[in-house]
Amino acid sequence: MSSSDAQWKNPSNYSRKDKSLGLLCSNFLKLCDREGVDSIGLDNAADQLGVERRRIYDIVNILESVGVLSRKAKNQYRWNGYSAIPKAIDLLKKEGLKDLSTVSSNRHNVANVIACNHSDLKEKGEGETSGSHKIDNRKEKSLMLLAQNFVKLFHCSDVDMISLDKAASALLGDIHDPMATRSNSSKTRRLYDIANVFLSMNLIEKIRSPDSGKPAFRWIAWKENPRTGSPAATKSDDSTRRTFGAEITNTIPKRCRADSSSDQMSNGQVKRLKVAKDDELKDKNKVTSTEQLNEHDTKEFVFGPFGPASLPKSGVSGKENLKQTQNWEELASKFRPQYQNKAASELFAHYVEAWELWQVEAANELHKQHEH
DNA sequence: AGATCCCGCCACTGC
DNA sequence: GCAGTGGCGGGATCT
Repeated sequence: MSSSDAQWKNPSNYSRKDKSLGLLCSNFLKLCDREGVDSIGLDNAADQLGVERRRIYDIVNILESVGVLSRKAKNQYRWNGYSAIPKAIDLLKKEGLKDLSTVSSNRHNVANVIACNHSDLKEKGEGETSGSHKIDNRKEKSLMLLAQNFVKLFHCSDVDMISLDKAASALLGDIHDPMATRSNSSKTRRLYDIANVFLSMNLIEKIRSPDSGKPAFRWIAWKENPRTGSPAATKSDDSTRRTFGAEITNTIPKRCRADSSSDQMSNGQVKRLKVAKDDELKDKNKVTSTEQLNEHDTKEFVFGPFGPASLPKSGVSGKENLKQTQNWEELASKFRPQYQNKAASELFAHYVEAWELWQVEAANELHKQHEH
């Protein structure tokens, strides 16, 4: 152990939260989402984030599943930005629905159909070589595919919320596999990884199931309303601004990390607040099409979750909107976190500023509508 | 106690 | 053979 590890010796100072995949993902995204960044080197990223390369593989695989990154070459990934997410989700949805339509789902539930139909693997015949079977088997179990199927679960079925162990059993590729039970717990572990990355991007939220009281997850971004076919949420979100707690961390020294729970908690509060806001939007603001979202470039996403991209264009009563705004303000003041960390305070100030700016714009828009 | 998930071993892939 | 990749599950930590 090197002398620099001495500070990590005390077990009471270790907090696994500081090393979570979600936090690492936020930091990774922060690294990527910068002016002029087009290509990401894994070595470089691992160095800058101070983590082992293995962790970066986890993250890029999951990010790739929603289109944010795409593999360019060995060790090299292209940064596509958050604007690529709606398109990727749309594609996954189409793929999932296609799978559903090609397979009789009498005996299978939706998830099993999704899990059993991987468009890129489907063609494999009975007479294949054992080698190709091995590769397919490996691909089938890949984190990326699991992440994509997890997304499909929300977008191709009526599933509103699902616990990870349920999702794991639902997404088991071969429902006749006698080893299914064993691999289920492993898949649940992987789903936790995926969920943490999606959480850090605010694609999903964690809730308590009203029935069982057990933890479950719900998709909250760009989810189309199955009845109207219109997107229910416009989470033009920038997860990089969610990393309160300051510096790019997830440093290699293990276990005995100094606790930073106060910042972590504040972070959670902000997230909850944001979700509350977006939930309101979700119900009332159903006008922005996926195509419109696709047109947003990364710059608009930088504006953060309270940006004008969510501004109602029509069909929402102005009064209604104003009332919403006031509710959000109430929530904001109620949950305003007390940061002890300077960087975090500044970051939160940025949010507040963006939010206030948006309010002014919203008010102006409202004014214009009234004049008409 | 059950939920969560970090960590790193080691098998596999491609050159 | 070697570097890159990533499945996997033990066991530590959190709730």
